[in-house]
Amino acid sequence: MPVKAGQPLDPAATRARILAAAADVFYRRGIHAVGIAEVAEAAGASKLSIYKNFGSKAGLVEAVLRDRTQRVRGWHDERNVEAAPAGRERVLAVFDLVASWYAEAGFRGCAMINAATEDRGFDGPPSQLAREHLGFYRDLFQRLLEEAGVADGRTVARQLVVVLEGATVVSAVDRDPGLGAQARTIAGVLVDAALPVDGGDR
Amino acid sequence: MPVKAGQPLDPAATRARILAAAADVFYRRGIHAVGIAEVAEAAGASKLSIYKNFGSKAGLVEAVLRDRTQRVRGWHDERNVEAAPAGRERVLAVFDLVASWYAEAGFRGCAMINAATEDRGFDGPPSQLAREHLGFYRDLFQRLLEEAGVADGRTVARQLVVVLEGATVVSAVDRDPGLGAQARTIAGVLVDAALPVDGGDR
DNA sequence: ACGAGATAATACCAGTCGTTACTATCGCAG
DNA sequence: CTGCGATAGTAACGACTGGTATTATCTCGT
Repeated sequence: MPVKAGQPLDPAATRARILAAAADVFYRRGIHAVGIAEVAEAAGASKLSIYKNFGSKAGLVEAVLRDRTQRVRGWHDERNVEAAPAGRERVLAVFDLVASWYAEAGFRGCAMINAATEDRGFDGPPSQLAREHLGFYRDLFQRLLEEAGVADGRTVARQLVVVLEGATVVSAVDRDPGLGAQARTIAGVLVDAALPVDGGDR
Repeated sequence: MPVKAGQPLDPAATRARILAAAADVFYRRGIHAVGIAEVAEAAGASKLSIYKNFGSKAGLVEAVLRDRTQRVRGWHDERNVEAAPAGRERVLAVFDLVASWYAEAGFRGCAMINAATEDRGFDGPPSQLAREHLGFYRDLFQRLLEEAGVADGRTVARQLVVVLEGATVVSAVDRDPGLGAQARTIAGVLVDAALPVDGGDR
């Protein structure tokens, strides 16, 4: 059957369906482990549609990662602002957000980091997108930290990126959602250590 | 040519040669991306020898990871003791050690974590070995922390594992050896926060 | 000196990979 | 209603995969 009977003919929807299915199956089972045929089946599409829309498997992977990093950025940008008033708590709210992510069924770590790990080529799109993804977190933390009154926001932001990525990878390997709360605790200690002294320790 | 002329006939050496070559090529280019033929060529061995010694590619991978985690453990166990007198500095000496690791040419992150990431099956040997690897670090940190006088060594040890793995993955993605020193700074803050108050803050 | 075991090289197998080609059918704009 | 573009399904391609078989040659214990 050439096209699905009764289905509206909508190229944009087909592309979106492929993108969503590929993101899911790549994330769950790994990029190398999944063939184009499996993506096509999961998307309810044909291989022709995949190659018409994305050119190659590498193109599909890049599109998936680009879409994913944008979604994550938007998620943080909109959810964080409403989480808490600017200041220390809004910095830590980032870790509340990722804690809820760790607790999701099917959590498998950061898709960009995973892809970069599979793709050992250091100049390929997956690695570059992973670097940019870390850069987003660094900039986000720096902005929130400076709003919170931390003097050297850039340095502490880099520290929080390390904590965030560490918690993500350990949570993925250990299958322990408690890493989210743990990362929040660590971040609190680091932020307090960088805050001008007024509240005392502990 | 059946066997290399002039070469001594030493099955154990052949096995070790395969193991070393496989470790190198798997670490550099990824497990999925490397075929048995490439391992054989890198080892100067035949596929027959690989299958005779390790049974299958999965068996070879498991042997490589098992050897690697043991080497890392031994490296830490012997190098850390001589690094500093027991106490806070010996805890932080772990991060000096990994900092020198990050600076090595060809550093590509933690082989166990990488393998677990490639092998999305959560009950396979790579994932289990990665979990055990994290467990080694947790136990090592806990022991050093308790020697340093930290009351709840287990909790802080978990925090340091997060910092260590975060620095490792960020260093691998960003290709920035400076993450080692950064991780040491973070660890210092966390240890000081958990130490009984006597030295004051900062 | 001889036999047994280890080994490298080669060929081979069935399966899968990414990718392209082809065909038949559908929705939709004119 | 006609024709074009989008699509699903199928088949095929060459390259490569993990794994096995065969063979010839080497080392080494006896």
